[in-house]
Amino acid sequence: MTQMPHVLIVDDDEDILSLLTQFLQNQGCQVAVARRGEEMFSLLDTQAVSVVILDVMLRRENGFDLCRQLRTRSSVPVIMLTAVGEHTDRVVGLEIGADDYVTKPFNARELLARIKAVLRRAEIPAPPQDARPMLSFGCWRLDIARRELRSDDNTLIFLSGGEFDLLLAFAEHPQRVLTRDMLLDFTRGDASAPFDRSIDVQISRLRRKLEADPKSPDLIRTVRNGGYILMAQVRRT
Amino acid sequence: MTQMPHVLIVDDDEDILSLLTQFLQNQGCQVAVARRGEEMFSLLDTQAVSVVILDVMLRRENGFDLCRQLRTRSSVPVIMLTAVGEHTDRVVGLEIGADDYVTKPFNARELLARIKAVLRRAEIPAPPQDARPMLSFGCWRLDIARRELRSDDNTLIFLSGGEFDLLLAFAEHPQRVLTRDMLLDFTRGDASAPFDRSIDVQISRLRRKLEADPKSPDLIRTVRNGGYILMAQVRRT
DNA sequence: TCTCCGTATAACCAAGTTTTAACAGCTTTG
DNA sequence: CAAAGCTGTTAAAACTTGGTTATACGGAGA
Repeated sequence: MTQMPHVLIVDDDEDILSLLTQFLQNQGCQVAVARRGEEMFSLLDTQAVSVVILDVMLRRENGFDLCRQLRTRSSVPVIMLTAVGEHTDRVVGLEIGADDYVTKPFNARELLARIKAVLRRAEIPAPPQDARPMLSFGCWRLDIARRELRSDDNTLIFLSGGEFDLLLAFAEHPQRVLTRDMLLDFTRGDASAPFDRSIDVQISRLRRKLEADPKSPDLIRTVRNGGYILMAQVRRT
Repeated sequence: MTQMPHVLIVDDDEDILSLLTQFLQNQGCQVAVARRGEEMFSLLDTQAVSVVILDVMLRRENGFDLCRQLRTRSSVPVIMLTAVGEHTDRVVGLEIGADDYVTKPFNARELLARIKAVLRRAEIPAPPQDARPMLSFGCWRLDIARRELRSDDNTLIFLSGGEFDLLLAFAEHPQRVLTRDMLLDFTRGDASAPFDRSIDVQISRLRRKLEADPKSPDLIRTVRNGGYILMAQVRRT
């Protein structure tokens, strides 16, 4: 969840409302509340809601009916709140088009997990993380298709085209000394022949971006009179 | 559910296997079983599976790990079977990418309802008659039917036709680099071939309207020598 | 320790790419 | 038909990139 999810809670029990609101806000959600179905619908029309939490037992309305109505006009994910023991109701809830349900009394953390799960489902699948060829080494992951470098915590490290090519050359020939000539070959298949030292500069620029301490490089070591070598093991994924 | 759903049960408890197989077949499902993760993966590779039912406690493997592995290569819906009382496990299950879980001992009818619910979600959300298909990303909502863009606080942002089309192309292919060519294809299915740079201009016009700071765009980033990419996650609503 | 020589890096610059203002041709609208 | 608005084209400006240069740095061997 990169952005703030917007949760709409529909309940007429003030205790639950304030408890949930507080909790979800602390968890970084934007929260709206509705005490009746009507209010729910008007909020849905005017706000971007990413998930609805709907109590089955409202004093004057029936959560199932609301859910069914909602389904005729929107496909926003719905999580139902049900009381314990209403076993058949559970089933009905899911058959009616709810996306999930949580039984009261519920554990707030569990509810959060459900919300996350439901939101994840609603996301448009970013290109399948699947069969994307990746090279991992140290705490880095090189996504070849996307030409992206990400660190362990998934932050994107910005690399220019040439920097990426150079790093890729290393990742494809790990733990081998690569001469400047070889590196030029790898990064510029064609015969254009820039002055050697340009590699040094690119190396320096790379190190600045991925070495913990660029002054004493750990990942890409210099081999005097030889070239450079990527120290880490590389895994294909 | 128009055709027979194809359920893959992964468990090493013969009782559960035969019970479930029988029940689900009676209910009109096609059923396959796997007794180990390996078998599961090979079945997934060779058969069209619409939902996987995965036991958390296999004798020699860990269902959570299997689920996680599965998620790295497929988005087939997964329902986990967990024993009662493993509360934290529940939460972990959902966070791991499972779509739902059922606690043992479970009621076969309930499981069927879960399967149905999960399958319904997985269907390409054929927009119900009156539903307004929306794509939300960042603090924006794109109303496809009305061709409107609204911000979180519900203000309408006026977009011209071309601007809307371009933004829609991004919203439908989030987090992917789209070349100018692709963007031309998406926005003008037909073969008219305006000069590339026209995309740049449209991008610039879009950014002026939706980037907080158009000078350092956050939402639609430039990929030098590549094209453009929508950074935000997109949800259908 | 000192020198030599290879390497590191900052700074600069040229080439190439992207951004954007301005404009012109079209289409739409009243 | 005029006015308004949309969109592609153009061109100038801004920005990026990556090679070159110059200088600093540092290790090996004398």
